[in-house]
Amino acid sequence: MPAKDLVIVESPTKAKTIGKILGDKFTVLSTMGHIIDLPAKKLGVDVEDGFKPSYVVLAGRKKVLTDLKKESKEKKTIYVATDPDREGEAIGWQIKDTAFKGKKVVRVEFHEITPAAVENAFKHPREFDMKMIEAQAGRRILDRLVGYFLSPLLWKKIARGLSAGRVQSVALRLIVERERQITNFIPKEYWDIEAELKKGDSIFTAKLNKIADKDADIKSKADADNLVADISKKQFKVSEVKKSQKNRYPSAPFITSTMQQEAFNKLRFNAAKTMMIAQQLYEGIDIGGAGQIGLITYMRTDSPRVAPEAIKEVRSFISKEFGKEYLPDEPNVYKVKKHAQEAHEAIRPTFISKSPEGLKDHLTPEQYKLYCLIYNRFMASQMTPAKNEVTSVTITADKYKFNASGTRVVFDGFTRAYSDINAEEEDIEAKEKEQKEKMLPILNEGDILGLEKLLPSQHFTKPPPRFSDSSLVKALEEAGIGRPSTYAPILQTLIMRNYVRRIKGYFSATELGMTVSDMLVEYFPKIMDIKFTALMEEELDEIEEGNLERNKVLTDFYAPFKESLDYAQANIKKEVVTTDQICEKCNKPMVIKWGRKGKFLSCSDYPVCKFAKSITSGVKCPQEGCGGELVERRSKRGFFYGCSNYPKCTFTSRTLPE
DNA sequence: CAGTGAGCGAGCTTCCGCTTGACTT
Repeated sequence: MPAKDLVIVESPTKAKTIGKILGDKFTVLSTMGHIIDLPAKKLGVDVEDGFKPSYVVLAGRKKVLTDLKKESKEKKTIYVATDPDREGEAIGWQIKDTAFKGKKVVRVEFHEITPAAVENAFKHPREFDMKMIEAQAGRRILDRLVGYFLSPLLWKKIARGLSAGRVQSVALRLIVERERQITNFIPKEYWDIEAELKKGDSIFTAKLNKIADKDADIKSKADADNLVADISKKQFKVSEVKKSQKNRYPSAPFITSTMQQEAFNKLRFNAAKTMMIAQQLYEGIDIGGAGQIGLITYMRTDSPRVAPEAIKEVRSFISKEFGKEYLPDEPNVYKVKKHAQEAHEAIRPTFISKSPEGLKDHLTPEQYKLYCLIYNRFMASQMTPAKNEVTSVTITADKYKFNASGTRVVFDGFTRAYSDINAEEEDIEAKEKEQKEKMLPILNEGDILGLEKLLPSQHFTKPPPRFSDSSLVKALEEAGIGRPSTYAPILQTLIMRNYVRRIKGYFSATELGMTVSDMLVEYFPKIMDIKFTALMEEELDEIEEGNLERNKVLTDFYAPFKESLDYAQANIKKEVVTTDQICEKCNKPMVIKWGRKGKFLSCSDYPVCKFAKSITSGVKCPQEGCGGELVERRSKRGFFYGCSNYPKCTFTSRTLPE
């Protein structure tokens, strides 16, 4: 048997698929991500010696490395087919450097896993891109410097076990700032006046918009009542009817961030859950005897691009299923976000012939729901726009101007496959209103209308809503912060550090989160600037272009950073939170301290007085005859409330009962 | 997804980004 060639990819599922495409002349193995990295327990960067990193084989990855070495022994050529992006280039290079010394190693690159793309890649191997690898190292070292210098500062000044980083700390800042906006928000009263108007037998509503050509701005019930009294004496007449055609275009097929947003908005799945279910769909489901079949393309992607084969397939499907008028003349093409790395294509079904309904029996209800979303969104993305006729009517009653508008669907287009209306709870009210406004009788300029009723209604301005998984991922992605593989873990970290709480899907900042964020913003405004990552990305691009040295970037960053760090070390007072509780042993005030398992009360005279006790919430234990109070506890899985009489009383709850 | 835990301050924690299992005492 002739010697086989070896192919290296990152994901084991990808290895299987590629193995099928390449046939049995190739052995395909996966690295499962990085194998080499900076050491976990120390900085691992020699700042004095040109920021020299000392990479080590990651704990638990030694076996993968020995397996790769062993497999490579009798192979003629090794094809490194790790992802074609910054991290993939680095992963591939590090493996070549540690496992395949002296072997013939080439780099191949494909951006979609189709036979054509893979075969073409193997016909045109290339060299490793050293500039890209330099950019990756720059990114890695900078993140290490930020994380491993800022975190210990927090341990020293606030509490043990805390963390800070380029990504998580800016995410925290967003949540904290929103929290403050909400607390400081002062609701303002305002009033609307709607008129129920009649033409023939049909009744519709119009809203007061202008008074003597100025925006209607009604601040109180008295004002509204006066206006109602005056308006009710006037005659209502249609003064203008405007009709316009509006096209509504479908959204791009999913990338990781948009999938997480829609899964939250429509299915109420959080980001981590969405990714877990997507992973199951990607790895494949056993469909009655046919073995494992991957149902979707890779779920961690930043590109909406679609393989030409898949475009062809979906176009013929649309034309057959819905008819020619639902198929655009040319395939729809969607814009790529700035700084996207485009290693993978969009998240789409691998076979458009596998409809969600046909697979329903083989999927869990949650898999089915997410698959529907992915399948229909992709289908819609290659369909024609929906056409609406929008009518907007102005109705004049003396100096008062009322508006009404109606929408008529002329052609449903892509909405046949996918509705892009959000199911966010906040929107339900708005949607109902929209529905009501949609139905207008035929109105012509000059029509005199009957006034049925004037309806004044009181409203208050509302603070911005708290961030959800959906809106936070959106905000981060728009700022270029984080990557498809990290959006969900970032949220997890903020919760585990007790910086934020997720309550019914919405994030609120804790006291600790605010303290940490405020301190970092004050002493490290540059790193806490939402634009910091985007600026870093610009510089990494320059490194990749060969216009900038990695060490120039690191030096320019580190010098002022070190200065801020020294200043912070010297000037921040250790945060001591005193309470109004008095020590039972020595009558000195108690302070809040952080141990391995969260907050506790300690005598301020520690270590002279060693008295300590738990912080109670002030809420009685609901267990009958217990009489204890609920106490915040921390376990490996997160925070919960337990009874202060533990272990006598074992009551637990995730939230504080009312 | 439900269930999570008792002494805390001593040496320890920590970053972002890539990828999945889950060994043993």
